[in-house]
Amino acid sequence: MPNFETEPTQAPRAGLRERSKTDKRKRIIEAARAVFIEHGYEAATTREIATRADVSTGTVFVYAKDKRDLLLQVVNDELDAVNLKGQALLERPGSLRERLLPYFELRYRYWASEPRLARPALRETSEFLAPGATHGEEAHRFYARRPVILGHIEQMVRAAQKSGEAQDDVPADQIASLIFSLYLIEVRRWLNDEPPRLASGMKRLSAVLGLFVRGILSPGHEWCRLSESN
Amino acid sequence: MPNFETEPTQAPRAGLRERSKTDKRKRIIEAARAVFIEHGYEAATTREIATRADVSTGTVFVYAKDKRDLLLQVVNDELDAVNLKGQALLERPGSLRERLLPYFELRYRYWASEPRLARPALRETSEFLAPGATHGEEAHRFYARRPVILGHIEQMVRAAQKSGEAQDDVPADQIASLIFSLYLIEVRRWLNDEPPRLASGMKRLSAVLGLFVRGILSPGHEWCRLSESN
DNA sequence: TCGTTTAATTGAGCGTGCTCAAATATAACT
DNA sequence: AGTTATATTTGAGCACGCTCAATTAAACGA
Repeated sequence: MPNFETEPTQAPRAGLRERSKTDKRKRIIEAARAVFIEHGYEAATTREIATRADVSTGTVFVYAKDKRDLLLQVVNDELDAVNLKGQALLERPGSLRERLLPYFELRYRYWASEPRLARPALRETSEFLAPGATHGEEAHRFYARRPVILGHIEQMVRAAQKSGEAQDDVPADQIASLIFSLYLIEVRRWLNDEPPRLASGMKRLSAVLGLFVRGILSPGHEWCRLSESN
Repeated sequence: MPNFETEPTQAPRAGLRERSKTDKRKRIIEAARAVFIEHGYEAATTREIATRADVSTGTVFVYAKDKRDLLLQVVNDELDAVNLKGQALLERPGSLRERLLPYFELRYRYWASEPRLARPALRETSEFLAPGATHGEEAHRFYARRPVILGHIEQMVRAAQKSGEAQDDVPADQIASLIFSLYLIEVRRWLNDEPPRLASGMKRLSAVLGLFVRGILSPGHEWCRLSESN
């Protein structure tokens, strides 16, 4: 879709008329982002989002199924970027801990950057389907990342099994699923802190994963140097 | 507060007028329970609850801070009963698995009995504070059960450590906290099933706990007979 | 029995999220 | 250009959760 500067004709009252659809979509989710952060997700009103995006309330719901969908659109692009960085991290060698923690740290960093978005967004990840209705397109995009993440974790676990660091009598996907569960529980707990501090979050996560991982590490291997008892 | 049948005077038009406050409270939360189950929590309206309880909408919000509080009042009494039964279970001897699984089964049974209440109620347990505001009285009652449950689990773990079944180089409260986390994740996942089947839920829970527990069991002990590979 | 005081109940009304018939802008065709 | 067909936008309006001034009932003191 080409630029719509078709014969400016001195831009008569330069309203929203001549701005393209994609431009409008961008304006709407940017407005949503701003309002969510300013007032918090629950307190934010779709009317204010509409006003800031310079459209009517009706238009907002053309571009997003509902308020929740608006939130998901805001975070989905950013989370995709996080996933991409996570994938890049998979190249690096190292012990299970040296690979898992940086991978999750990426996510912690993102959530910490905007807790006002993180808290309601992670509320969606509560293992439940939607509040009552079917999933919208954007919700699918949100949940579609999960198998990808699980795949990444599984890959790291499998590597640890191959190298002999981890025992291989348990399916890697089961281990991955459990590790991801623990991550979910821990970020949620951590996001209750005000503000969520990266260091304390990672420390707890390491402790919890370390406790679990005792069961799958091979003799002679450990999760963490003994000096720091995480 | 004594009975208010003060001189019936032939009960003139027996409205809600002469019924006592506690009676009204009971009617309201019973109505709430019925409406939540009939339409689901989200779709239920406070107006219908009010009508069924034979009070005005305003009165509903005298007895409950908000809709969510109404839900918590509905489940709180029942969950207290579950906790009591759980406490009784602590007397019984047995391996860690033989004690933990029946304890959690109690909870699974309750949640399974009314998924329409269970799903939104467990949504509250998402490790987060309230949606945005402060906790009401009933919410406190809801969250106050958590340390009790953690105490129960810790007690079982500690017993297993004393008997030599579990290693005692890890603090029992850490183990308990992790076990409880895994329980939370698993019930939530399980409640997505339609309907949630007790057997499948318990099987998964056992598998997950078994996987974790590998790390803390002493040599020579196992979570489960090998025949059934949970 | 009748004020007076205190407590409980009410429902019109507010601000939400969200819908949909109508209005308006754009594209397509002579 | 003019006309029709299609796509987009609009905002009045709906049902909801929840509030609060006003009403009504109960308790108390003569």
